[in-house]
Amino acid sequence: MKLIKEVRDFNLKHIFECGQCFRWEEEPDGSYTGTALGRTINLNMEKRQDADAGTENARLIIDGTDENEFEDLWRSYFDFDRDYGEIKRTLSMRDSVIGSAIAAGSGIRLLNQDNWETLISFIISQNSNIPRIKKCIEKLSENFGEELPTYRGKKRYAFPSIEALSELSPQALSEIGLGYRARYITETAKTIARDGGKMLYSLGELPVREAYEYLVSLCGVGPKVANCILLFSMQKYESFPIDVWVKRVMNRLYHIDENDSAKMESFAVETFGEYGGFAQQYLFYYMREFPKEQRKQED
DNA sequence: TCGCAGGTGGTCG
DNA sequence: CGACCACCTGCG
Repeated sequence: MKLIKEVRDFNLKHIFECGQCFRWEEEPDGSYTGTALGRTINLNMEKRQDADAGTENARLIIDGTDENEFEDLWRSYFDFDRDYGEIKRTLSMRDSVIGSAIAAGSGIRLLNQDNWETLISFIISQNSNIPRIKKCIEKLSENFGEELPTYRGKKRYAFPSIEALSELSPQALSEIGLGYRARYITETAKTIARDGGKMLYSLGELPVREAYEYLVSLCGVGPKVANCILLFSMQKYESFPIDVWVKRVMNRLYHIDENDSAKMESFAVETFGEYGGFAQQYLFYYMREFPKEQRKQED
């Protein structure tokens, strides 16, 4: 079953390759297929968008769902109802330098992902690289996740449940290639499983500072991973995850010392405020996507 | 070959 | 409390 939705500020490549998610893959036709929330769907744009069509209205084709499911799950997951034009205008007014980053990733949207999957995925992401992170998460799902209906000729697997991972030994996880993160995952899974995930799934209702303090108390979760979880699954949009790419781009655009994370954090709070997380996504994508020589000089 | 890749925990001073 | 540093593993 296919749905068609009018969208604006919505670009598949920008959304799925700005570093927030790991289970969406580009198909040969430029569409993206992914498994999230226990379902597999495919997204495609009705007409191929040219480079800066992100701000124009366009038609999105969603395959593998229906209206009810769209309302229940995907409307929120893809952040359909937020006005990204307003966000981009506000950020551009607050800062004169971010404009080129916004132009580069004009169709980015912040997905509302599952708390548990986001927690474990970003523990896995630490000190690793995107291809390896994706492989690890797929193997984890194939081995310990529920089997889902075949889609486009491929078996699909849900992300493993809290219970499933909490019962595993670190050795079982090491075999997947998680390395030293295996222990972090089993430890954290046990902690989260103690109340069946109630605490984790109610964190979003707490003030961001309290949710943050809880997250960094988990094994394998530090400031960067905690901010990713808050931003990508708990709608705490003031969160500003600082990773190596953000350090590079902040150094390049704002001339802040690359190892002065504290200064980057305060700069983000003062400059981007409640939209810090959106700014982070535009900046991250800009730095990732464009080789140095193609990037506009900003001095 | 060896350093690096979307950091964190542990250990010093 | 801030500055190191080891750490699994795959890849160029």
